[in-house]
Amino acid sequence: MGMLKTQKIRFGLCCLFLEEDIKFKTTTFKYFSKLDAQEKLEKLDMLILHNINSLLKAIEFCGENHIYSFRITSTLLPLYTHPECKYSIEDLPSSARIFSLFEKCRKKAQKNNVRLGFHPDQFVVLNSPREDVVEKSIKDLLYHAFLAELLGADVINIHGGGMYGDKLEALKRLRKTISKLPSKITSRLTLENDDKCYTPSDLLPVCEEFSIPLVYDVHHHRCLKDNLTEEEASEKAYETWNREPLFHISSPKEGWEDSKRSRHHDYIDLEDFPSFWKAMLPLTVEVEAKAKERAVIQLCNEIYP
DNA sequence: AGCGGTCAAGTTGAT
DNA sequence: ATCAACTTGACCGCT
Repeated sequence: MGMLKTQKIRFGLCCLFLEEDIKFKTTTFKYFSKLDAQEKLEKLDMLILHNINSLLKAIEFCGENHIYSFRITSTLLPLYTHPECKYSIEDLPSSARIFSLFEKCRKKAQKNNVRLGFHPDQFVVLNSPREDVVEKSIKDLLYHAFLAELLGADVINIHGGGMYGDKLEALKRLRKTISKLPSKITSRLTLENDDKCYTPSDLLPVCEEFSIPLVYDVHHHRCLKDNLTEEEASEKAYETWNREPLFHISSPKEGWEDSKRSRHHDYIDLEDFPSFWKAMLPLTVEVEAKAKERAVIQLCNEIYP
């Protein structure tokens, strides 16, 4: 006689904490360059040990607070992709301990049912006309794939890129670059509609062609509309997933009329949450809000009182 | 301890 | 022309 398990949306936290004392450290290349070889390795060792211990705490906190998805900061390994700062974890004094902590994080996330993902930053642009930019972007994605493999993360989410005055040409370049990516990347890569260039309608054909899931961001869709309603876009995005779909929610800081409406508010206004998502299960919804874990917990309590 | 200037990288749109 | 915004202020050096 099993109790019927009520299925709920999996709410996700992005990268940082507001009140909880869990922090991630980084450094700057300029400061780092001033150190000698020995100091460099010690500095990286210290930062990375700190960061992976923080990640472990983050996964524990999420599991204990019904936050079943966590986006990991891209600077978990500081300066790892900097062109003039090549290092491997194997070079570090604590490399064995670091690898064992990665494994610990992966197991803890699995045990606590915390889904892990990445959102590489704005410098990853697969459709730039500049070859060097595309090349660096692919290197950055390989770095994320390396981390994702170690941690058991199934999402590396990016935007379509820029338009360069010719959206169709830019989309062609996006297709061309994606077609050349290794499966290490494409097995986790997702595309997200943004607030300035690419709508769900623009990206869905690319997603379908390459079996790349679409992360539907309803806030961005409200900033940059296409021919699809929120329901239609949600359903079409949902169908691109071969695993649990992932959507984004956020509220505008200064209201929908403001020209700066794409800025994020501290919390999610329940009015902004598409209520029909509650029937689209299973589903992960990442909460993009300045109040971080407080905002996720508040939204979860409002949706499932 | 507190605070201001600075930080690798791309692209867009507001001012 | 400059600059904020983007998933996110954090860090260092000076007072």
